[in-house]
Amino acid sequence: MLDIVRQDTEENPSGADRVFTFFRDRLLSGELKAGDRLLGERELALALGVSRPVLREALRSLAMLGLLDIRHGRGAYVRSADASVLGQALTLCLAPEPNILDDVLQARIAIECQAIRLACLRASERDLQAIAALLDTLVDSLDDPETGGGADYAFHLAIVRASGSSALMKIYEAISPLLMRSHVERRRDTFREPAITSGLVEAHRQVFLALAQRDPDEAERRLRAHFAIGDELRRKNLISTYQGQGKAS
Amino acid sequence: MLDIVRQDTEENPSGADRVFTFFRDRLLSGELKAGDRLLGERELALALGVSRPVLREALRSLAMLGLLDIRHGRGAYVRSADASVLGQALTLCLAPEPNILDDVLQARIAIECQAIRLACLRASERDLQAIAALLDTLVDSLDDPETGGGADYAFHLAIVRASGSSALMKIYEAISPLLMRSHVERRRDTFREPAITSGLVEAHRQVFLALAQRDPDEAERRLRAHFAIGDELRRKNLISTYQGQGKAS
DNA sequence: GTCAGTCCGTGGTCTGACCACTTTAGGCAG
DNA sequence: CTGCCTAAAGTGGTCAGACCACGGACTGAC
Repeated sequence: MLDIVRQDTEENPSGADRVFTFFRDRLLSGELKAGDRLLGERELALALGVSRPVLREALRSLAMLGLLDIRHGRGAYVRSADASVLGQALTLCLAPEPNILDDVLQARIAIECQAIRLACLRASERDLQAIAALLDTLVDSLDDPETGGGADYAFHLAIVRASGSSALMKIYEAISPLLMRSHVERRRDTFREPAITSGLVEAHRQVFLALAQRDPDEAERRLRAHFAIGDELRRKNLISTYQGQGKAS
Repeated sequence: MLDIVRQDTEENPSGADRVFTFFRDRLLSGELKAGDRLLGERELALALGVSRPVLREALRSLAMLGLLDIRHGRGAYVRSADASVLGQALTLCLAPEPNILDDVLQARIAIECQAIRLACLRASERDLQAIAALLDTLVDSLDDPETGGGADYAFHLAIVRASGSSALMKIYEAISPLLMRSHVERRRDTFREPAITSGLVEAHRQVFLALAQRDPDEAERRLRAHFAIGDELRRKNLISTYQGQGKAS
């Protein structure tokens, strides 16, 4: 086999690792479903043949990964798959990289462009109605940068959801935290001028229209055009910032 | 006791959670770099004002997330960002979803199509040479399904790398484990017939040519065509499988 | 019937000890 | 002096038992 991913280079699954793997596999195989309640720590430790601290190390690790929900005085429950942990992991993974806030936009474009293509093929009437409704929300919240940003995100998210691809959806949710950070970083700069916001609404409308007409190529083209405008704005904003303050290196 | 960590903005981050957050933030801020060695467990526990079991719960969690490398008798070292954990998290996250092996292909297409667009703009001569070399490898390993599959993956990975986007790269690595699973699942079926393999090589060559000519639209079109062929093969194979009604090994 | 207090099961934490692995420094033989 | 080998020190790994804190359920009084 290929050594693309080598997590278990070593064959020494001792203690907590054994317990961790034990539960992870049960989770993967579906033997443990979301909402299930685990036995008490003392009983589990006895059943698995480890001491309670070791058992707790494994349980805590699973909780940190978002697989368990451990509540004081009540017990440990299997949690449904949650993209927030994915997002955290991605953030951690990308943290040392430079310009990550700009770079993550590329991932966003990648996901959305494929999503809208799929959505053209798969979106239900209900999906389209939901997206249309969000378009209205977008129009209504033009004057409020805060809700406007939320509506913008909701619109794009709805498109990804309409793709019917859970993989795309999960990844999109995973990059959302980073997207948010890059968003708030420049929200003030781009969301104020009427010329921009009106153009923004028009771009969204164009995207939606192509989607409603089930035209993948056109939908992707318009979506890319929308992103390109944002990119252009960002660039201009960057230039004016450096011109205004003159802190070139 | 010196309370190094005092952030009660949230609810009640007690014990191991506090320690976990403490180290996670140091990792995020870059205060702890890859390769750094942590103090001993006893000293850390003392310094952070918790007992050793609690400290160990946090450390173990960080290790499970791939942020630490704890080695018996030697100590705990900060590990460089690793996409394998991301892959595991994604696998866990997507586990309950149906048809995930097919669905993850959509994510692959998404990443690669955007990557090749960026690569057309950003790829260095060295990148192109590397990809060309992998194309040769692909041709040379036509008769061996095993190395052929590896060469195929390496070719596509090189394109993503040439995009210069670490976000795309990390996500691509993250979905790789699932990609592998879906790959081996049908490798036997699609990698044997000469007509298919020759067409496969030609498709790769076309993709590379468009990339070398720095034509984003054409490169993406050819890449999509390549994926569409794979999709078609998969469909036909599915049909023949059901017609044959056999699960021969 | 409702409310309050109590009890019990649960996770949360602590202590201190011992085991296993690794490295290293010192001593012994050549 | 050099080389190997052994023993000690430092580190993570595990264990046991005890106690605390929280939440829910039971039970009693009103």
